[in-house]
Amino acid sequence: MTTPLPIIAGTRMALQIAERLREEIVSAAILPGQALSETDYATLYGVSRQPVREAFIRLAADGLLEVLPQRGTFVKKVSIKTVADARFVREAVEAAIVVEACQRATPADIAMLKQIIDSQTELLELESSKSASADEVMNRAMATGFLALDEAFHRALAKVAKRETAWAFVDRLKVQMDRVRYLSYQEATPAERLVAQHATIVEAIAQRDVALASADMHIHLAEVVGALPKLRERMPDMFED
Amino acid sequence: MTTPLPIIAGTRMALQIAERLREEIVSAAILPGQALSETDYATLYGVSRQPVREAFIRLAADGLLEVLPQRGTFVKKVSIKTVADARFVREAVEAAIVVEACQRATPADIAMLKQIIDSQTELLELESSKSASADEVMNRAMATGFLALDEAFHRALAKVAKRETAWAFVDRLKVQMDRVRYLSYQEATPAERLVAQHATIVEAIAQRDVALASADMHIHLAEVVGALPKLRERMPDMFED
DNA sequence: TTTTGGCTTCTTGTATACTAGCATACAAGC
DNA sequence: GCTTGTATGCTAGTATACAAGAAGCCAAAA
Repeated sequence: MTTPLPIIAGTRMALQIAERLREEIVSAAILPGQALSETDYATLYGVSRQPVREAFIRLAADGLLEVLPQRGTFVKKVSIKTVADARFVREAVEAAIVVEACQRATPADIAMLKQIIDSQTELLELESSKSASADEVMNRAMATGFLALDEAFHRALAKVAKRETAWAFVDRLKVQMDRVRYLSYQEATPAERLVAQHATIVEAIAQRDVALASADMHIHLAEVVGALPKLRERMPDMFED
Repeated sequence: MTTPLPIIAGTRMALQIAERLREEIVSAAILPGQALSETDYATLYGVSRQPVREAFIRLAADGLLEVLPQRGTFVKKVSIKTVADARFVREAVEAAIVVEACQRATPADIAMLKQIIDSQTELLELESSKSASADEVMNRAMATGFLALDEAFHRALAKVAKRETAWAFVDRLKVQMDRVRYLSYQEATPAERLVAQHATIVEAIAQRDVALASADMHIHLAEVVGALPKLRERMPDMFED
C-alpha cells in the first residue's frame, strides 16, 4: 500500500491493476497473509471499487488472493502442498518439452539458448562484483533480473519444442513457485548452479540425448523445493497447512 | 439462452452463474462463436449485470470466453493448438501420476478403482440396451454420464497418488479437451474402448508395473485428439486458427 | 469476573446510472 | 454506382449507492 500510481487512466484499468498486483504479490512486495481492501486500493489508484474488485477476482482465480465474503480479501499464504504439486506438474511438462526440443532444435535454436545463458552469466558476474555492497534493494533487483532471465530460458525452450501454448498453462502455476523463490532468495540454490544446469540441458539437447536432457530437467526443477523447509522455519507466518 | 433459472438468489450469484455457464459451454449446449450479452443473461437470471460480468471474467480466465471491449463477449472457438497442447500437458502429468500411483496404491485403492470401472461398464450396458431409441436427448445424457464417470476415474487416480492439487491444475485445462469430446461424441473413440484402457491401467498399477502403466496412460489420452480432424470437417465454424 | 447482548464499523455483494467505443445502416455527396 | 459522413443502437467499462453479513468493542447483567 505504499506504491505510487503509474496507472494509465481510461483503458482497462482492471487489467493494469491486476498485472501490477500480481507482480507485487509474486515478488513478495506484498506479503502472504496481508489484508487488501477494495476501497483502499480504489482510492490509491484513483478509480472506483469495481476495477479493483475485478482485478481481485482474476488474482483469486490464480490462487494468489483469497476473497472471504463480508470479511475481507487476503494474500494467500504459501501452501507447501500447492508448491510441491506445482513443481510436480511443471517437472512432468518441462521434461516432456525438452524431449521434443531434442527432436526439433535447429542450430539457430541452440545458439539462441546459449545466448540466453550467456546473459545469465553476465548478470551473475555483475552481481558478484557488486556483492560487497549487499544492500536489500540491490539484492531484490538482482533477484528480479535473474528470475526474468530464468523465465526467458524456459520459455525459449518451450518455443523450440513448439509448445508455447503448453508453456502458457505452466506459466499460470509457476507463480506459486516464483513466490517461494522471491521469499527465499537467501537460502535458495545459488544462481550460478542453476545457470550451470541450464548449460547442461542445452548441451544434452545439442547432442540429441533425450534421456539425459530429460533427467537434467528433473534435477534442475527439483532444486526449488529444497529451500522450503528452511524458509518455513525462518518465516512461519507466511505458510499455511 | 433458452434456459430456465434454477439459480439460488442471494448468495454469490456470480459463482453460480459462472459454474452454470461453464457447464453449458463445455457440454456444447452453448456453441463456440456464440455471442453472449451481459444484459441478456442478467435479465435471464433475474440479476443485475455485475454478477454476470464477474462470471464472464472467470470464464474468460479459463479460456472459455473472449471479452472484446465495446464489442461483445463470445464463446471461444476451439483451437486445435490449444486442445493439442492441453492433451500434451495432461498426458505428461497423468503419466507421472500413474507412476506414483503404482508406488503408493493399497489393495483398497485398487478395489476402489475397479469399482469405478464397474460403474462405467454398467452404464455402457444400459446404453447399448436402449440404443434402439437413439434420440438426441438420450445420447447427450449418456455422454454426460459417461464423462462424469471418466472424470471420477482420473480424479481417483490422482487421489491414490496423493496428487489432488496437481489434478486441480490439470482440471482447469481439461475443459479444453472435454469440449471436443462433447462436440464429437459421434466420431469419438467408443466408450467401451476407453473403459478397457482404464482396466488395463489399473491392472498395471496392481502389478506395480510402472513402465506399462505409464505407457498405457499415454495411449489412453492420445485417443481424444484422434477425433479432431473429422470433427473439424463436420463443423468448421466451431474452430479457429 | 464472566458472559451476553447490542451497537458500531468494517468488509464484500449487488443494483443502477452513466461513459465511451465499435458496428451497422443509411443518406448525402461525388 | 461508389465513397464517405453521420446517426443510431448496440457493447463493455466505470462510478456511485445501497444491502447484507462478520467482527470487535463495550457496557450491562449474572
